[in-house]
Amino acid sequence: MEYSEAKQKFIHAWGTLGSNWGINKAMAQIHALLLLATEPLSAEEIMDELQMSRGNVNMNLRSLMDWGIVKKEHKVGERKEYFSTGKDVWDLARQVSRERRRREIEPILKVLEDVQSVSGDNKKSVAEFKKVTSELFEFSSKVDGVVEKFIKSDQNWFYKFLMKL
Amino acid sequence: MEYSEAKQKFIHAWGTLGSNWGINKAMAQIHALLLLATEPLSAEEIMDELQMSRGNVNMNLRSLMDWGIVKKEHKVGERKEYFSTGKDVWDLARQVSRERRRREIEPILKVLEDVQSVSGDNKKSVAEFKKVTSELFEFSSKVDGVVEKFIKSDQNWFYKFLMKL
DNA sequence: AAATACTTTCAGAAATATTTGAAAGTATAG
DNA sequence: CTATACTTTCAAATATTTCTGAAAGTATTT
Repeated sequence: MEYSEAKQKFIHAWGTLGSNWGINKAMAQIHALLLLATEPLSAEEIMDELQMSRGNVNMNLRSLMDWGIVKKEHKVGERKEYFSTGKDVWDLARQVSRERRRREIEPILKVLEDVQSVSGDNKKSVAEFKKVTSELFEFSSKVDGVVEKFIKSDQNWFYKFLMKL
Repeated sequence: MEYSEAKQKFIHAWGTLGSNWGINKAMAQIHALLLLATEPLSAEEIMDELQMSRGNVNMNLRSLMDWGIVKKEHKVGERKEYFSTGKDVWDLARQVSRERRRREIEPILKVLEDVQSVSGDNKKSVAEFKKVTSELFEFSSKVDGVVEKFIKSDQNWFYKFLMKL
């Protein structure tokens, strides 16, 4: 398969994967492009390769930096900004886990905790509510624990852990 | 907190969580409602509670059944159909993992495998492409393995596994 | 076989998310 | 200070997703 075809295929697949998991497709595609790049890219280069507007590229690069997976770089003697992403897959997974934990797991845990104080006339419904939400809370806390462990661990731990399974 | 308020809060949070993970909000909310219900609900009851159209409820119930997390039931002597969801959180997690594996992990693994046959003039780019995609492939395969294990395991295994961490 | 009680479908409407591009902003160089 | 080379912003346009509701479909009862 020709390089350009493979590249297109990968960028497309990465974008689709992102979409399915609630991540802006453009953002995922920019990330894919940076993953494949042999050196940092300028906004202009990204615009050209992905056929996106300047505004869109800028906005999504900012999001990627918010997620902590893209860094801004400056080449000496150049005014333009360049962008790069870490190539370590494991680091990437950790970083994404960290952010999703903060943005999604923690808020839902908070809600599940809050609603534990439920009360009402319909005893059966209230009992069911408490049962379901407390089980969800416990399960989510455990998942949260695993994710936290994963985030704080080093790559070695992770591969050892995979071995044990 | 009053039952109705807690219920609203939970349904809302579940819907938001779903959205963030690429799941239709209505679908997640219907699921939340069924989780809290003390007995199977009819389409009409869901429409009323969630203020959704018949078509929307019907469509999303179908999706939930496709995901294997909602079942259709019939009450004796009644023509209407009723719907229920399993209340076991762990089962739910397994089922969702199973489906996402099939729908997302497997396709991306296939793409990553396909593009390994890349070739081209630009040696450096091709080398980088192979390096990144093969590492992604290996990582994803490992994740796939963990998910598979999780899906096939029983609840007991899972809790033991959590302990070990 | 017609009426009844339901479920399903789907074209169009509405809502939401994404993208554009031009104007405004910022920093450096001359 | 002004021009230049860039980046950022954001209102409007576009694209995508979701939702509605009425019509069509299906199964049961009379």
